[in-house]
Amino acid sequence: MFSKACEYAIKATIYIADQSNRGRRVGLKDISKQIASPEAFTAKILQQLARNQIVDSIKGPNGGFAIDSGKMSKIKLSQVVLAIDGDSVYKGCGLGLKECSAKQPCPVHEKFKVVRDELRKMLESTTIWELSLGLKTGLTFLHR
Amino acid sequence: MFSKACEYAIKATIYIADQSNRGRRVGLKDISKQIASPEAFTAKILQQLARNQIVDSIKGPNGGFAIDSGKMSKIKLSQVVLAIDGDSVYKGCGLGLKECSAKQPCPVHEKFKVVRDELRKMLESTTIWELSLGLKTGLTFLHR
DNA sequence: TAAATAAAGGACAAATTTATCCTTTATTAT
DNA sequence: ATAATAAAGGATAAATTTGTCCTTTATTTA
Repeated sequence: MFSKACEYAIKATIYIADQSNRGRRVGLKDISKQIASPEAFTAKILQQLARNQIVDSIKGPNGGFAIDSGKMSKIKLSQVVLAIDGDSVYKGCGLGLKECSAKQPCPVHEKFKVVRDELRKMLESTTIWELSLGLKTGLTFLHR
Repeated sequence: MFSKACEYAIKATIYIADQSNRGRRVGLKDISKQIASPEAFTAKILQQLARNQIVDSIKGPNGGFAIDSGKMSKIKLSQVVLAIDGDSVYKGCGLGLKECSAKQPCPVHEKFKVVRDELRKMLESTTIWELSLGLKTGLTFLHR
């Protein structure tokens, strides 16, 4: 469904959000350990997230990554996916056709539309903030 | 969502089904032309589909690929996806966790479950036969 | 039986994704 | 100012996916 890079991006964003909620800024090492991802690769992904203003990055001693508390309830899961994988997974044709529409549909168009719209609705309505709540309460997990 | 190989596999299967319905056996060249896919790569994919008994392959003059008319209404789209990409896209965790369950859920578990179950239901209930109908009536298309 | 046809399969190549390493830049604290 | 810290970024490598080429095998027809 999503690329590995995108999976890491989602996990990292949620983890940073949770830590920001607890008033903690988190470093790359901590993040990649918590989400069980390769450090240098995760760094690249965090750079993309920072460029897309999904996370804030702070250089130097006591630096790290953070997400503004007010902002995290506005950031949608779709924005993270868009930044890393693009929007084709939740907007494109299921068979990869460039020109696929109700007028000129692929064979799975109607059936797939239902699923894709459900996915899109979920991604565009779910916030990073709500996904971080489970980590706070210990009800959700980022690895295994 | 699906790999390119899987997209080609789905298109090829539907095309072969349609042609089988018209009483025609189709060759690799014809298939890859119709679904706009690289010929040799498509050959590999067709081999996988044949090994998984999704299509029949016949060697020699007047050979090609076919799907038994009785069988194509029993073959589900999920079987094609399973043969090429495996079942993780419609059964696995959205964040790629190996151990993700209601008991130990990832942060997107509940939200993603709705989408994944919808996808699974669609793939497991949709037959190759019904997907081939649109080609016959000219209402659906395999390229562009 | 021989020639022609078409898929199967092996070996290889290109492209993309995933991953690593090392240097540079920005920031903080001493 | 200097040293220490941590992210940014460039170069490169490994792994996987996608794609190509050529030989082998099975089958049909002449």
